[in-house]
Amino acid sequence: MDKKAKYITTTLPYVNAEPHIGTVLEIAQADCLARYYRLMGHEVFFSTGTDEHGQKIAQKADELGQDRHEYVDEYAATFEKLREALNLSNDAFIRTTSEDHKKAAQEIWKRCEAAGDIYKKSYTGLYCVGCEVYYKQDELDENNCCLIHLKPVEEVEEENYFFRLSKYQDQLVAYLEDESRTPTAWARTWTLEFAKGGLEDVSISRHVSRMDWGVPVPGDDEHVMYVWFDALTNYISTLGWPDESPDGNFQKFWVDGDTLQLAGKDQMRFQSLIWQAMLLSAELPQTDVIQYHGFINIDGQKISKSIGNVISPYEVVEKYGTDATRYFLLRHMHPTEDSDITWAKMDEWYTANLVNGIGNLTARIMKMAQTHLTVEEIQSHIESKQVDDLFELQNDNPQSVPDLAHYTASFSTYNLQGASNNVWQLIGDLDQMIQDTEPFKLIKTDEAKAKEIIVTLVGKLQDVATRLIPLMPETAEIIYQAVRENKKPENLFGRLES
RNA sequence: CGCGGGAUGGAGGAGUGGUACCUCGGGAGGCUCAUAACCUCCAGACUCCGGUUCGAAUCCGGAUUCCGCAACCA
Repeated sequence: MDKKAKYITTTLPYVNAEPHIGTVLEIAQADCLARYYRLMGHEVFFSTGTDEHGQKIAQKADELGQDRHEYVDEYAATFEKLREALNLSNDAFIRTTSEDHKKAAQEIWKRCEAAGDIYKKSYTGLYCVGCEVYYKQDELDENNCCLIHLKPVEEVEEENYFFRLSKYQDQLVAYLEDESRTPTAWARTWTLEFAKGGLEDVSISRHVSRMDWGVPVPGDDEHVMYVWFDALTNYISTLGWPDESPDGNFQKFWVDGDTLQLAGKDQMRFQSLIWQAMLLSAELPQTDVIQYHGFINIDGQKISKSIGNVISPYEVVEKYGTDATRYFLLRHMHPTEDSDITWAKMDEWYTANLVNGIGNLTARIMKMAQTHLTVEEIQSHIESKQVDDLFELQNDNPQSVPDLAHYTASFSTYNLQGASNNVWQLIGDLDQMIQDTEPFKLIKTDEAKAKEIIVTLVGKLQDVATRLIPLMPETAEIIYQAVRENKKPENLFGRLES
């Protein structure tokens, strides 16, 4: 099989808060795509991690009286635990405070500098001491006070490094005009309009007297990089860059492979503009595809600590299990638009589609198989199928595997909801097929015919399992095992206590 | 006219030019392999007004209305 390598990343969550259900949407999507590409025979590198520098984190650690390194270690651990909770298959977990990452951030800085794209400029701004942030005039109230501390801002002059974003405007516009680069229409329109509207150079450093929790600027101990300049580099530092050796991961995945970055709608300026300009400046290939997603609302409201409506992924996993949580995120969240979630909805999705849907279907088919067929009879008809076999099956008889093309087409447009809908359509078809053919009744009058039907059903159940691999890997494996052993498994999904 | 996104049966959601689909809920029936499950049928919807078109939930214009755009927060 000669298929292109696939590289997938998420944006890195900032470690100033526990992960919530919105944080993990993107990670679950990325994992699903990674598993899909592996299923299709691609070599895959899937990376996620944590963004750990910057003022907010330094401030938070300082407030807690905690060593900053200890603080980020603790938080990074709560994000790394997601790997187990959500059964993630990431090949790397990149932390921006790691030495290798810092070296990469300094290297890309040097390359941009060598290209003449980094310069020092004194910057006069309205600074709020309380927030430790510069504000623009229109972000202040009528008394020139910041809206949080309600104290007057100070006019402060600081010398910072700037990145020549403006220089890359035309190239960025060309990049964004290519629809394949930004498949989500609203994101493409927004970034394109923004770029056409004129790009200003951006400040990319902070003086250590104000903020020192960051990667030191090469050759200038007085400054550290502003957090996103360092953080964006993670997409290649995780691949071992600046190592560009021919057999290294950077060459294999970033240069020769297909690169896919997932990001939330708040990230458009950073991912599509600044990061792409940094790559241009450093003379590295740009990201092939950036796929943007919407946000999750909880009962119609945005996720907010002050409202107190935050749902933790760990709570969801505890109540419904890993695969069910993946299922909610992948099928019931819109792949690109905002979506809404509540505990009541999760209960409904769980019972209707997992307990009564895939769980019950597996039980009824495998009970019939276990009762009426031997392991040998199953094995003689069911080979361990891979996706290529499914394609062959479809070519022989398009009706036999309904809409497999729809399944793969959905994945090719990153529409995980569409792909899962396809699986549940197949599940529905099988329930109906059992009702229509009544093998449980036929077995008494025409055993051979009934057995044939049951074997067919088992085969189709295995097709369901195959298509479930990217979405719900544990469930897929349980079904595979049940078919292999010709044994009805324990209930896949237990009923919720009412 | 600040910017942007919405308005689809009782509820929540799919659906970017051709029989409106799914889940829950309501009504009637069926089946007994299955986890009080599953199947069939019924009632019930594209916010409004105009336009383009042979044909519009879908494209265009207008109206009404809801949501996001300070902070915590993806």
